[in-house]
Amino acid sequence: MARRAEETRERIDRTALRLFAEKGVDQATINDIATGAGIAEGTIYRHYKNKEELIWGLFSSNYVALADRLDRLQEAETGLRAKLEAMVSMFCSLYECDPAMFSFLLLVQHRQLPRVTPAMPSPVKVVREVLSQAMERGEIAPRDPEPLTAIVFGIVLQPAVFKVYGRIERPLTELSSQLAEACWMALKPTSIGTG
Amino acid sequence: MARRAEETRERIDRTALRLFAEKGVDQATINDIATGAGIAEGTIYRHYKNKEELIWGLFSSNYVALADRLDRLQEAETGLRAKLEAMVSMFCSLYECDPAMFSFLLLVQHRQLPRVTPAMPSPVKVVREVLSQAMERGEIAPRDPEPLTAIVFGIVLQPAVFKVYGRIERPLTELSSQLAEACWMALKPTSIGTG
Amino acid sequence: MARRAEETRERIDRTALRLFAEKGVDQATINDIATGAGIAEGTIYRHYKNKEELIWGLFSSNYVALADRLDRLQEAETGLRAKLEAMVSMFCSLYECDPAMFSFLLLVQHRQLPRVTPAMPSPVKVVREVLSQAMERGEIAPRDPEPLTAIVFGIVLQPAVFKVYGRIERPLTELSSQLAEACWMALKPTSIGTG
Amino acid sequence: MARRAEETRERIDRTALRLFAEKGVDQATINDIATGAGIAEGTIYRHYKNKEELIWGLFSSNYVALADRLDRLQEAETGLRAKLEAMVSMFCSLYECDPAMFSFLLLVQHRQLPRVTPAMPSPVKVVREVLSQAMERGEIAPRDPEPLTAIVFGIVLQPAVFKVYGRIERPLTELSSQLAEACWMALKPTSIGTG
DNA sequence: CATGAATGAGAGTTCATTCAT
DNA sequence: CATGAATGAACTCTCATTCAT
Repeated sequence: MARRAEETRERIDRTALRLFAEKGVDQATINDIATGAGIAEGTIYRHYKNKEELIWGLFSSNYVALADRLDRLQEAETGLRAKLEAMVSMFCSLYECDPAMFSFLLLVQHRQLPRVTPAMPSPVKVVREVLSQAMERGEIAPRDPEPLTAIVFGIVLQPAVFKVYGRIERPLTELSSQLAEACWMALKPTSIGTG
Repeated sequence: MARRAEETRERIDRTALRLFAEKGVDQATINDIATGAGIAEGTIYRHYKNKEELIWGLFSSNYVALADRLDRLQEAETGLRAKLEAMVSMFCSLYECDPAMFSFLLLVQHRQLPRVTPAMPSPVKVVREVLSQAMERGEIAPRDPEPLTAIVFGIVLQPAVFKVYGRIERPLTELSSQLAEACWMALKPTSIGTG
Repeated sequence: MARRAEETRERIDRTALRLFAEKGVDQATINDIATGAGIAEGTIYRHYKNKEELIWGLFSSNYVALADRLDRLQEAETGLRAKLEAMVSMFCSLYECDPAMFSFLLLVQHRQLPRVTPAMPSPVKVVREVLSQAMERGEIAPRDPEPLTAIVFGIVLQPAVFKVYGRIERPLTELSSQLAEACWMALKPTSIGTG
Repeated sequence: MARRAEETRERIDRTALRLFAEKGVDQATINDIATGAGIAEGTIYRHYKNKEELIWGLFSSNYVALADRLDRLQEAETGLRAKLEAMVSMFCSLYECDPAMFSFLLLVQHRQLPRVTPAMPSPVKVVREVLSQAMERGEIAPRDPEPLTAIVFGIVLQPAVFKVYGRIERPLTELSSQLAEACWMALKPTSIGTG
């Protein structure tokens, strides 16, 4: 009985994520999702209080999961270069494995980020921490880590955006090491004489 | 007579741009815009066929204008490094001068990009062309210019996104040269021994 | 077995009566009642065909029980004055003992009265009969008993309504004899020369 | 143009009042009202923010108007007896002239009374004031005016309720003086020796 | 008898758009 | 050109009710 509810919920989640990514959050209606999941509209409201909570539920769980995966990856590596490569590589393969989830996160971050509390794990926090620690270790010059974090995210996310819009045709995984290299170089600049 | 109409249209454009940036395209209603502009709802339909055309009108004009400005800037400079600095600098000061327009373009690109025809001037085309020509001149190693274009855009746009969400507090203009430097370094990697 | 079912039904009745009185019949949902009673929604439908029957069941049983109590009370007294005092006193103490039931009857009478058949015992019939008999005995002048019945009900019920809305703060029981006196006086008018 | 809007609003008000009285506030839908008024559903929302505001608008305006009429009537008379007769008479003829409005007020008072602010004119306040002043003038014995106010309202309203449910067939106007007399007598009791 | 997941009709509400003035 | 009242399709959400377990 609880089994059935769980399966229904998974169907809702999967369908909603796909439709949100395809059509946008406002354009994908509850009816679209219910039809796509093969259930009644009302059933969605047995699992989520309202549409906004459905969006938030999907966002937060995936966002936190992503942060956790990133954190485990970086911890397993030593040195900024290796950490960057691990994280960038994961991002790229994430896109290939689950492009809908990737697009979804990209799409709704603008609306959902304000709800992210400082206590929640977040990919941004993980990357900033990695950079801060690299500064402490003297791998890169000590600076405000925030712009550097933005730069790293930009280098990885924007090619993904290009991929989504068809401007880039090759699999992102093939670009993985190029992007990691770009991050590495972009971070080094004022560190001349530091390493 | 035509003077009055022109003024009305400008009021519509200015108000719509601001509200779209503030609340999002779907959340800002025709009524919001009309009220904000101090006109009647019906009046908007004297100037735009429908809401979608209003969005497209605002997007395309600003998008093309931005491309033109970028193109003029890069033409005035010699060498990739100088061109990058000029373009990045302009982006940063654009954000400071007209953050609403900047946010608007950032926000609606996902919806409007499919309507951009290959014949239209676009910031993406300008940057890609700059990179292609730098390759031809041997300034950077010849590669697929598309990922590099994405990288450059990422390095500039993502800090702007961080700025919008308050993660970065300093004016973007202060980061301008850091970002240009980051672009420059990120583009160099495999060019070792080429220059 | 039957013991358990009986207890469940009592829980349903008690919870439903309370919630109907608190929130209103339309505002209290089947889910509210089930949750409040600590049972599943479906269980309610093992005891009542549907919500309307639940309301009717609660109304009719309490309405008839009230009529029976009134009737027994008036029968035990001799003379209109004593009968009125007994009935009014009971109404007032009923409010103090079970305000939820009182409010419930007050609230749903508008919807349920049409279902009351002439054969059913009803407080209105009891009071009207008491007045009719008082006329036959010559205690009050013979008149259409219906308006008089309304007057007696008004004198008792409206203070209860005021009590429900907090306009009257003292316990109704303290007003009991004042209300009985008011009924008595209101009934006498044209009986001058009769007593 | 404003003329048309005004006429539409009057149609909404008239239709809504009638349907609310006939079917109840929860049972009468926005669609019912729109259809009954010969307009589109959306039009109602140009005149009222939502259904609750429509109900409140109808209630408060009629409630206040009723209070004002009562107050003018009682001011025109001298002495409690005459004031009561004037007010009761008005109530009764109000029922005959506009039974829908009467039923509506009777029906929704339970839901709307909590929104009535102490500053608003209200029939209850008018009657209580009349009674208080009669006490000051020594016409009736000084007592807590609240229960007496309830008694007066009960004597007048309950016959109206009986009328609505068909228990009383004669026009209320014919009962007017009987009800006023009943009020008068019900108020006198403990005043023996005072007049 | 009890459960609780699922249902789906129907409610209130929004809002881009039209059109007579 | 400008108005603003009216529109109605489309949406989100509620909730009494059913039924397999």
